[in-house]
Amino acid sequence: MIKQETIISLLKDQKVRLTPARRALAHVFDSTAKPLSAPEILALMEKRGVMVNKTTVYRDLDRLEALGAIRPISLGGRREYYERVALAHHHHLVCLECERIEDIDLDEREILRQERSIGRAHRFTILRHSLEFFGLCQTCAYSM
Amino acid sequence: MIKQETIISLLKDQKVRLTPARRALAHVFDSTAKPLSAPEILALMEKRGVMVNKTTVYRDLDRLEALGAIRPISLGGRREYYERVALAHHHHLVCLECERIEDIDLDEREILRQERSIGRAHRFTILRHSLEFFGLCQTCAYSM
DNA sequence: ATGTTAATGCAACTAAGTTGCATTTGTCAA
DNA sequence: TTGACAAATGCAACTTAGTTGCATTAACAT
Repeated sequence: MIKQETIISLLKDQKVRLTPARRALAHVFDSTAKPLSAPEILALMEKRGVMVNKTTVYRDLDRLEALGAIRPISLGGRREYYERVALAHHHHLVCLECERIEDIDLDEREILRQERSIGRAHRFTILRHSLEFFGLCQTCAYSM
Repeated sequence: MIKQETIISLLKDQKVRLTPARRALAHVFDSTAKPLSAPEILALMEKRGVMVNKTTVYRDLDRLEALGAIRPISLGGRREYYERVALAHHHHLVCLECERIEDIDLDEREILRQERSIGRAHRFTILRHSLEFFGLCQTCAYSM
């Protein structure tokens, strides 16, 4: 999987039909580094006056995921979040109060070492992991 | 929070009204170490002939969580899972194919060290983290 | 310019969880 | 042991997140 500069350019290269809905979706991901959920994306599009049906958003998210342009991440709660694959794999810090999400970069060597040994011990082919931290951001911590 | 032998005994100690629904819920957690979701608990209770309304299950899960008897864990998907707090904090290995969940025990020192430094750097009060591994169990890996 | 096939919109559906409110029931004090 | 009363429950209706089937529309290779 070649890392493209933008999702739009990846769609072109992969000969995926470039519809208005997909342009809008690609633009949303190309213009933010934040993890986004389908309801958030729908709201964003509506705010910008782009009317796209939610079914289309869900289907195009699946498509972008299949193309390797975005990846799903679980941040607790019932929504699935997605972020651009082009961003290096990293982890998240989630405020339990206001849902603010911050990206964090950490040294994964230790985790990857453990991942390998767990895979061996449990006879699992481990494909990915998720490491997320939950707590209170400064603002919310003060206002409690 | 004192770790009780069973959730039932914790409810007694905390002077929480011991209703049939709570006994049943406590029993479910006291008799398994597996993470359980509300729909799974409902199904289990029904199979055992204990009729409890789903509203009650959700409310009692919140209660048990507030009492520190169980903790929520996110395993991807749209269901929230819970497991007994009395079990030492640990992590999970989830098969993406058959949803089999295995507990794993790993050396957390490195993660906790990073947790502290992230908290400082981002000015977050980190309360907990979740580290889950996803992949294919031996059975599913072979049958693909 | 057009035919083919993929993409879209819509409505209806499912699953998981929540809320308001009337009724029932544990528990404590008398 | 028995009430009183707050707490817990059940029920129905609702919300949120996501899915499915199907008829219509539109991208794009030719």
